[in-house]
Amino acid sequence: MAETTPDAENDKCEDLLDSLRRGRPAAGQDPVKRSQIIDGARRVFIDKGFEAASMNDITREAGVSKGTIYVYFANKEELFEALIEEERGSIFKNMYDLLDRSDDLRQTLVKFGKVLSMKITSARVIQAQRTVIGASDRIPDMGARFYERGPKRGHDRMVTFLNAAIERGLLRIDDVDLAAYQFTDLCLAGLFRQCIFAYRVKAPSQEEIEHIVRSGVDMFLKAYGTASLAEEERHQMIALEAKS
Amino acid sequence: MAETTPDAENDKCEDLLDSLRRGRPAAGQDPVKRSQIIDGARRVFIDKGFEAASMNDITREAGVSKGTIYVYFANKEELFEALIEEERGSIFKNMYDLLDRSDDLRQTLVKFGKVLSMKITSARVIQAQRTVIGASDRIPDMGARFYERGPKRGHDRMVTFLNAAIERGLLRIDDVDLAAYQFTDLCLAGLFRQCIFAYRVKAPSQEEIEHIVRSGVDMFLKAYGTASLAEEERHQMIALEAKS
Amino acid sequence: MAETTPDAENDKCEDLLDSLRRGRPAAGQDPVKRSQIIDGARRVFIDKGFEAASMNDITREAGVSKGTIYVYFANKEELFEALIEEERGSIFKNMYDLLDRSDDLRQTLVKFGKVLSMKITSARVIQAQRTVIGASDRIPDMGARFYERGPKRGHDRMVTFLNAAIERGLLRIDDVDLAAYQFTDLCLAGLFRQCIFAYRVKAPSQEEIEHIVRSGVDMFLKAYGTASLAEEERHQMIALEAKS
Amino acid sequence: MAETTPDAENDKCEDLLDSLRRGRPAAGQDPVKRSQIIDGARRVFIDKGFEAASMNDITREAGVSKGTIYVYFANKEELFEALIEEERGSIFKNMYDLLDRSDDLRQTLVKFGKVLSMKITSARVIQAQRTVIGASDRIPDMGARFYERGPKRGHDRMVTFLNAAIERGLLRIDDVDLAAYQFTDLCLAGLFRQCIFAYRVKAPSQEEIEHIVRSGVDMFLKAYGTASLAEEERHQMIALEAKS
DNA sequence: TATGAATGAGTGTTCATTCAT
DNA sequence: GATGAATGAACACTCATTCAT
Repeated sequence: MAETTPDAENDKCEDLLDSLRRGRPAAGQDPVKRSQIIDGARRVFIDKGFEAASMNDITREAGVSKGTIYVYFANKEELFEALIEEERGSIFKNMYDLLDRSDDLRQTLVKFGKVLSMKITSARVIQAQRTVIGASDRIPDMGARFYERGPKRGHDRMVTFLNAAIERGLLRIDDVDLAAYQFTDLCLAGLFRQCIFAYRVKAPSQEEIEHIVRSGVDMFLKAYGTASLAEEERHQMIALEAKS
Repeated sequence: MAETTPDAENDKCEDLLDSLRRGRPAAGQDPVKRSQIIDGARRVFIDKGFEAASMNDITREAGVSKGTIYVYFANKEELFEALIEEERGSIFKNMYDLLDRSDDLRQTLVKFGKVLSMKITSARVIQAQRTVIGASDRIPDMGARFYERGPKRGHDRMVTFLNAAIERGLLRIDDVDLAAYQFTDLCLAGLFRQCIFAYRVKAPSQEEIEHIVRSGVDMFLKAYGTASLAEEERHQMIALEAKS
Repeated sequence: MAETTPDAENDKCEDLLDSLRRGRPAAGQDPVKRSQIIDGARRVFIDKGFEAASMNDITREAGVSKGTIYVYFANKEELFEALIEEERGSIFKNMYDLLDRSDDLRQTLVKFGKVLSMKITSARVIQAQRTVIGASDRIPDMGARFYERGPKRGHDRMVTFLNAAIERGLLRIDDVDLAAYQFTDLCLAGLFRQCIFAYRVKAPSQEEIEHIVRSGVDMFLKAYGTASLAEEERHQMIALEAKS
Repeated sequence: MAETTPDAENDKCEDLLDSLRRGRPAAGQDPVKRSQIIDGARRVFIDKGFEAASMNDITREAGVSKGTIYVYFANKEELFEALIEEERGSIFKNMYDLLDRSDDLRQTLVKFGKVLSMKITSARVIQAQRTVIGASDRIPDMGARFYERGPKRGHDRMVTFLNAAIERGLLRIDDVDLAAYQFTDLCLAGLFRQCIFAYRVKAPSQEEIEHIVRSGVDMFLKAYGTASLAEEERHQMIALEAKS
């Protein structure tokens, strides 16, 4: 199988699996058309929210006929969920790679925290989250599925990362799971609820995020950092001063 | 009778006189009927979300006629906001009084954090927040208004509390505003998003909340507590040990 | 019976007759309240038309309760018709007295034509006529009744007047009935349809009406005037010239 | 193919191609369905008036679904206006051609006056006018638009015709505009208001119209005819007598 | 008798979904 | 397989009328 883009491959596979899983007729197999539909749907759903988006809008935006959409997706909800699935993939993909490099701990946490905070509070992602949350009541498990495949995965990566740091003797943490949540929520301190409730109408600035994340990392390391982390950081500081 | 604004007083008096005169409350003034409507609306809105809830559903659930609802509330939105207002009132009323007592700092933070966390993650409040978030796309400002009258006020109370503790020399904080957000989000670490996305289907247990809050308070005080706080806590500990 | 104002007397009589005719219960007998209702109804119906006027509007405008209106009038339509009845009376009352004076013929026709044309094209009367016409389909005979008691009566007076002029040898007319219609319609030439279709949004000016009426009277007398009329007019002219 | 506006041409072409390609007319383009809707609408609007007619009634009467009506017409008003437009087209089309032949003046006026009077007082046209008048209050300009495209155009044609007759030396008229109105209203003398108020429940007979029109034309020509018209008519009379 | 709160059928319009072409 | 015209249930909201007080 020739590797093109991982995304496209993924899609094709999922499509096939899907059609097997659901026993759908041979129709609705063209991944190009599927993408076309999802792209149109994205523009409309993000722009208007789930309820206000009309299938006609999507039809127009996607440039395919009403009937065709219903060949690929059983109904509006299924289309929406498919879109969310894709969306998440395209946004958070690769974000966690930052955690794989075994750089300086504080640096890594700050870098990662900034990216995380920026992505989660970006207008687009907030919109999508709002829509998912709003639709959660109507479509059981949609929210749960979203959380599982999104925030949950990120959390797991963070747990792994923290465990590695513990191994390296840099951190000492009783409840690593909790610590991972604390880290994430410190990076978003105040922001998430402000954004999700539309109290903030635009995404926080780079500077604001940097300020919050640095403060959060300070707090986090003051709480969980070991003596050897402090030692290491002291050395780095000295080295840095020597350079300048 | 404490004079507030003359208008409000006047209105109240006229209403009362009216209802006495006629033995029937004025249109849109009967608190029993109002409650009846809001109760029906609560069940429907919470169950289906703002958009999917129909006024007919509410009519049926509340056991009043369509027309009557429109006597009490100008439209669907106003009914929804009234419901939310009531909800918030009935849930968060008095919660912040915990911050007024100048008790032992750590104790206070833990107590308050536990109540806060418990309330915000209670099934009912989560449901209401989901509905507000979902409605935010279509009704700009509804979410913002919700945030302002709810989370924002709580945040302000927390800022005041922290400033008092700083005054007392127990805390040293650069950015009090940020610290308040950090405190709240540490108390909810991991919980809020899990609940709001329905990944958790039931509210966290007392024990879990206690664990999270204690951990958060530890972290918070490790970061912002002064030497005199430590001193004070050491004395308490000794006193406590002596007792036992 | 003490003569107060002819209008009030009329009303009282009609009310009594009404209640006898319809066998209504003793309720709804107070002519003051009846007038109050009709006055409110007038403002609302004239302002909004039959369908758009709401009984609530009328309630508010009349300053009586909903129930009271329904004591005096069986329903919206009956109220409307009662209003129209009154309206016509108050507007056209006395207008035809102009025809009773045996003045100079041309003068009389011009004077009468001007008043007629002005009244019929006045905003108020046009509104009322529009409403009657619009309601005619829904309320059988309303239009006919309106025509009979309004335009028809005026027409009859005009026929009488023309016959008198014929008697005096001033006119020679084959079909007096037709001539009366011709006179009226010449006085309104072009105006009635323009007004009733709201092509003209405001009533024609005094000057315009004068121009139209004079032209119509000229035509009318050229067609139906006798030699002796011409003679008479010649004398008048001479007399007039002599004076100046 | 005569190029009018490129856009209009384009649209027309695309529509045609579309319907050929698919063997089905484009949305809102099927003239059969359009007629079906308008026919249903005609029955309902004429029967109940604009306000009282409900889209549900029309749906039922037309035998199409609610949605389909809204594909063909944006809203109730637009449907109503389309109906009126059609109505006018089908009734008054070609009527004014009578004025294009330069026949004997009196004959032409009589012929035209008869047709005009007959059409305007026909049950169908009266009904339509009643509906428009009734709707005028709520929908400003609807009546005006009706007047402009109907009576106003007819009036303009009459003005042109009279000017031609003046040119030919047959008439002498100071105010041609007024004269045109006078002619029309003489042809309808008494009829229009009787019909529009439903005092007359059926259209006037041929004979009655003939009588009224002849009388009106007599009057009109007595007022505006020149000596040369009289001369011409005398010659015709002699010629006619000679023949018999 | 007079009141006005309550009623609920009715309004014009939208839109997810179907199915003949 | 793809299309998009047609569908009709559903929507938020109004208002003539009733009837308990």
